[in-house]
Amino acid sequence: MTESQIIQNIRKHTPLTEADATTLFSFFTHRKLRKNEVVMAQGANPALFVLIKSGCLMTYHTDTQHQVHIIQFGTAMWWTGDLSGFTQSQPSQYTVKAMTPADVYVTDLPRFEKMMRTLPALERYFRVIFQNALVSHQKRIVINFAASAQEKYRAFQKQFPGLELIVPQKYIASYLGITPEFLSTIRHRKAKS
Amino acid sequence: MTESQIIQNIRKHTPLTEADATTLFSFFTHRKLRKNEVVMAQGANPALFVLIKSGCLMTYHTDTQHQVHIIQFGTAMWWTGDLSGFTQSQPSQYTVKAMTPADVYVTDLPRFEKMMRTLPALERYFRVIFQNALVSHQKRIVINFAASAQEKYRAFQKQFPGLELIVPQKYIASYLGITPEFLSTIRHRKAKS
DNA sequence: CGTCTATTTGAATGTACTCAAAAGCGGTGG
DNA sequence: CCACCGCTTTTGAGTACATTCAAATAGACG
Repeated sequence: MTESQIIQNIRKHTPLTEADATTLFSFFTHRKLRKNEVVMAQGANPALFVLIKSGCLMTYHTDTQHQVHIIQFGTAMWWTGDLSGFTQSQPSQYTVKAMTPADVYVTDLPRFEKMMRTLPALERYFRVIFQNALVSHQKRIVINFAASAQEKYRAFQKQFPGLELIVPQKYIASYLGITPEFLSTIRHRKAKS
Repeated sequence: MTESQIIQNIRKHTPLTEADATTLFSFFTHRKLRKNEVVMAQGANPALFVLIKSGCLMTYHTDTQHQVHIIQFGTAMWWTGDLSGFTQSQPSQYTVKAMTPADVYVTDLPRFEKMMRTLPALERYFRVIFQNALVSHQKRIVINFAASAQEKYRAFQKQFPGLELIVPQKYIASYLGITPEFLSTIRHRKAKS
């Protein structure tokens, strides 16, 4: 994804002049990531906000018992990070790591706020982005209640086609909230039916 | 909560003139609800967006097997409804019902969009509202993975103190994603320890 | 080729569910 | 004020889905 494609995406939701478009990237740091490289580690202060230009990243939390919980997978044009820590200028609760080689844009709260004051048209863009994210999170909550592990796995395959080939299964298991062992038996069952 | 208190709340996030403040309410319909009265039924077309002025409401989805899943409880100054249906002008997937006598403000997408064009300062307000909602939904997803039913129940009590006294336990069970029977046994265990 | 990590497989266990029935509670009418 | 009705909550027995632990196998990468 190129910078101009990113701008096109933003323009779907809010108007942006050519000047705005170039200004926008000045509020971000561009980083190239190797596979398994970490953009932001848990505990990093302050928490960052990340726009994925290309590649596949995952965001996860490690709890006090060293268990990993995958919050989300993200690909091009997704925003990720620890929104809670970011907005409150607190350390990140989550780690963001590249699953494949990736390009990202990174910012912190002072720069983000300056961007919002400079380009108020972005308020609308982020309003819509967060609104859509909220909808998908609500759906994820409902499906986690209603569905069996088997159904959750199928829903995952449908939502992220091809991601299985990139991401180790133990992480998919974590995203679905089940153990890797049980995901393995489910997949075996699936092959039979 | 009075209209002027609502405006004060919105002003915490974005500036609003006196004129704006009076205009704002013209985009909503005010409704008084009795206990158990439904603001918006599942299937209602189009889906509505609801601001709670006072009282306690719940939003839930009924699946094809007549199972009820509580999406959220809300009190004064909370926004609720079916955001997905609302933004896509589709029928509501959720029902919104008053648990106590309540006052609400209701709007539909055409009026909401007109409001956003008339009062663009609200883009920022909703950006922040959705951002905060997103954070709490993320936390709910993580806790549902990590925690046992017992821990989820404790977290619920902490997040909504006193709500247990208002809401029948079977709905709390549904919100937590467990059966009412199991919630009952958990509460019994809790009394012992 | 060897090492390290991921996946598979299986047995034993546990958490939470289903079904059923009894007890509690709140409202309503006699 | 009491008695009844419907709904909610409790209790218990049996069951199922998913977990834990352990060990074997397969894959990835230097």
